[in-house]
Amino acid sequence: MDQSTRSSNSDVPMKATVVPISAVQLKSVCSSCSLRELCLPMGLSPEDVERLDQLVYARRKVKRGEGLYRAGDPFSAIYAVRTGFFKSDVILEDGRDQVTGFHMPGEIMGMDGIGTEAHSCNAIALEDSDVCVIPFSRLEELANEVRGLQRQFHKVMSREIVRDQGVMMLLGSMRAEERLAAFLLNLSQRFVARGYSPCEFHLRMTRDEIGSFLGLKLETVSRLFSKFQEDGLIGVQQKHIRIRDTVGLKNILGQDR
Amino acid sequence: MDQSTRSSNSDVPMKATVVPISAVQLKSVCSSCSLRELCLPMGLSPEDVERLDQLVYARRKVKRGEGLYRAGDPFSAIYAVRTGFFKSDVILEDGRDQVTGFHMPGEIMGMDGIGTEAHSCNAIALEDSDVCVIPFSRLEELANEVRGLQRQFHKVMSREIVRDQGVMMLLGSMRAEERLAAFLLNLSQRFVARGYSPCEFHLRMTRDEIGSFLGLKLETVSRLFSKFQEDGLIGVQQKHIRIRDTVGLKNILGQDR
DNA sequence: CGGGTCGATTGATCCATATCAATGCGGAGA
DNA sequence: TCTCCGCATTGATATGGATCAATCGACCCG
Repeated sequence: MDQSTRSSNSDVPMKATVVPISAVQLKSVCSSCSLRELCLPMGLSPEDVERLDQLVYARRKVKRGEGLYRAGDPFSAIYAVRTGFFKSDVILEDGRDQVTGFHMPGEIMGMDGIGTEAHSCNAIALEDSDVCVIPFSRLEELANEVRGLQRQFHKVMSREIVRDQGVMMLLGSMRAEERLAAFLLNLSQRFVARGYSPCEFHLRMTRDEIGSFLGLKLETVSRLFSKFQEDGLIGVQQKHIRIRDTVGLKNILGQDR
Repeated sequence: MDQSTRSSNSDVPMKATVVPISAVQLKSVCSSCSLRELCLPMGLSPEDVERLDQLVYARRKVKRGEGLYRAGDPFSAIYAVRTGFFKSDVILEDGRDQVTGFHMPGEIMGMDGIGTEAHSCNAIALEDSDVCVIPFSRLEELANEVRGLQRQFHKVMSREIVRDQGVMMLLGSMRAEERLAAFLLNLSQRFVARGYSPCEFHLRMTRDEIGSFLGLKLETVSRLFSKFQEDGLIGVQQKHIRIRDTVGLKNILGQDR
């Protein structure tokens, strides 16, 4: 719903029926993308960003509930979210699943597939979404020519590793309240970086998905939302969240109870 | 104690007193390293491995309990464990800490530092250890020339991301028993790959460190070791572990209780 | 506009793991 | 060889979050 404000004017409205695919794939250049300061081009010189343009030649639309890729799919590209919202999850044989992350515009997905040439998790769109397809072998080639790109790509992967460490910290040593507070603060931060309000946003995922990510049951997540609301820290109405007391939320972190 | 069996004959015994540092740093080449099939050179052609030799020019000894790097240290190199054993951990202001991984010979450490040019976690030796120092800017340079190296380095980073997903799964959706069983099986596998016995090994870390990694308290870890022993799955004597029933351990995984 | 469905909320109870506490054991150093 | 100290074990009890269950509410579709 609010994604429309981010898209470039050449974008086709979501509701449009059939559009020639070429029309969608034609104009997709990093140099004019509003997300370039958050995404792969971050920190590159304008000239280098233009060289990236030749790489990111395709876009792909993914409808809500559909997968961008699934565990086991052969790996060929990484993806930059342009509009929309994704989750990644890993599913065990016995059906249990673990959400390993949520992804918003400007973030890179799919790097899990490089090591084994097959994806190790599922990437599911939580709303109708749009990604830039970055063919990996071409990325590696271009990284050889464009020094800044090589460095930048390494940084992106490294930050993913650091992010994962943070999630381990969350899951391994925080109490339920702390996990949810940290989660909300993290979302808020990422929304701000994208020009949205830091204190008011729409959750794209269900309580169950939040719970899976945080290692909690959905009932616990729901109760904590209610508790935070009673304590005046946030306002909750279904998926709409308003952060009323950022400091209060931060204080939950690290206090023994 | 059992590490001696792996080292090349040019290695100085651990107990030797003072050895000229140059002697230690001189011979450190991937092409003759017994770990080359597990480490960064994995899958590279012999010629490419020789080019790696010029990169990995220094070794560094780290005594038990000392840090290879600490959170906040400026980033300049990644490291390949040659001998010994490390843990990585992240420490919060309030003192809580989370062990994010254990590292054995052939594994690469330090990639967390690339993104911000500073390390985000501590790497502590759990026994007297020895690492190859891989200056990162040189690695990036060489990766431009040696195509296989670039690819291989990306794979190493990607595998780290996938490993982290596995830990999230562990912490987020497994019960205590499952976590410990998965941990033991994982260690076993990694020891086998290094030519050690799959069913008998020495834990280098304390119960507290295992607990921190698995999101459990040390008492819980201890009780579970005892329980597994009673059930005939393993033999435990302090840090010495013998796996008696691999299938039984695997069966713990994924069963609802 | 009304019925159905999926997700969210809330309450009552249970249980896995934490916490608190005491004892034991093995290796290092005198 | 003795002693000390850090780590491990084991027991008793407490509790945070899970589980089970019921109701509610919003949105979608006909």
